[in-house]
Amino acid sequence: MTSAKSTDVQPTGDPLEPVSCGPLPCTGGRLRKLTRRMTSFYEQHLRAIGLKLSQYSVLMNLSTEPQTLLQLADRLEMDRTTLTRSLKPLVDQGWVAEVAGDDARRRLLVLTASGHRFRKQAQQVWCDAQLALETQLGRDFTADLNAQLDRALSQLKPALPEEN
Amino acid sequence: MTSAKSTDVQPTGDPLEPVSCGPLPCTGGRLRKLTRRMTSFYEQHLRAIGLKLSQYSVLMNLSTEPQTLLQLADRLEMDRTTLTRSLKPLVDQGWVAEVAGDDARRRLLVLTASGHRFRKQAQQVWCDAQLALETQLGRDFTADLNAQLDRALSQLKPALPEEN
DNA sequence: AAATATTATGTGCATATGCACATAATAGAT
DNA sequence: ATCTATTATGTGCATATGCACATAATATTT
Repeated sequence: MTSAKSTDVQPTGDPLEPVSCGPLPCTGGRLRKLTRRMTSFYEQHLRAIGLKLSQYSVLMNLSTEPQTLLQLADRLEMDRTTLTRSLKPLVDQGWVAEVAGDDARRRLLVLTASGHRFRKQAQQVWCDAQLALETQLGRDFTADLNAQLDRALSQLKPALPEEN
Repeated sequence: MTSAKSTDVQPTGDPLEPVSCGPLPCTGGRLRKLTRRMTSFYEQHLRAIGLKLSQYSVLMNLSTEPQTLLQLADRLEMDRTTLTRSLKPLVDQGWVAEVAGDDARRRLLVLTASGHRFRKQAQQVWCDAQLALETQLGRDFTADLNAQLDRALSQLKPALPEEN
């Protein structure tokens, strides 16, 4: 062993290099577990109208204005290709349509008339689910949780794709 | 307008039937978004050893003792059938093996020797990721977030499957 | 105008998620 | 011993997630 002066009494761990890592809880694991339960909770309600939670968020985010795939993906912060496939059942149901944009590359996604009607209905159901959730978790706790999630989102920015 | 006395100034909403539901934030949506980012964060680290976060949690939860599929699914609180398929790449890699139990129905899942070695390596990498996360979010905030997630988990119990 | 870069999108692959349905083995009831 | 219920698991389907690769159209450079 090297000599240890009184200012050097922690030979096994530099406090800035915080110990070896036994008891650290996995934040990601917790989050994934809670997300499974939470999604299940919402979808118990949404099942009545045959909608997934992710589809609901697509309908809501399309309800204000037509957007291209990339714009919508950015807004939802979903992978572009995930969104492509999530849209398919909505297009098949006739709730979302693709119209040509001024640029032949991009197609604008728009809510159809029946899409707007369905979105209203879905919003009612979602609202019931959200209220049920807040009843179960408690108003104040839900608000706190939302705030924590927002704060985490603002501090954990998405990784930039590597430049190739 | 109808007359309003000083004790009756909220004609549009019964406070116990909390208004119509315009501005409620979607807790589930936030959670899903954060989970995507968080998973991505961990997997940027885990990619070095070609492991998904969910696979890591399987390895960790198998490291103490052999279990049947159902036991492991309960512990991880994952859908049984999701776990079946998550295990396949781990079995293919030779990290997990299935051995016959005393009952011909159940097979015990066990970590192989190389599985144990790999799990140790994976734990190092995971630990780096967790520390990086805590650095980015702040120690105290991460601890708070973990606590909030735990509390939400304890209050939002999984739905019981319907009796048929 | 031609070559090159960027933009917008699609498809294939691997895994994640959970529901519905199917099967095999054991346990319990008659 | 046989019928029935329960337990443990698998498979098919639909969607979610994101990476790698491919293509078409527009923009930029030379």
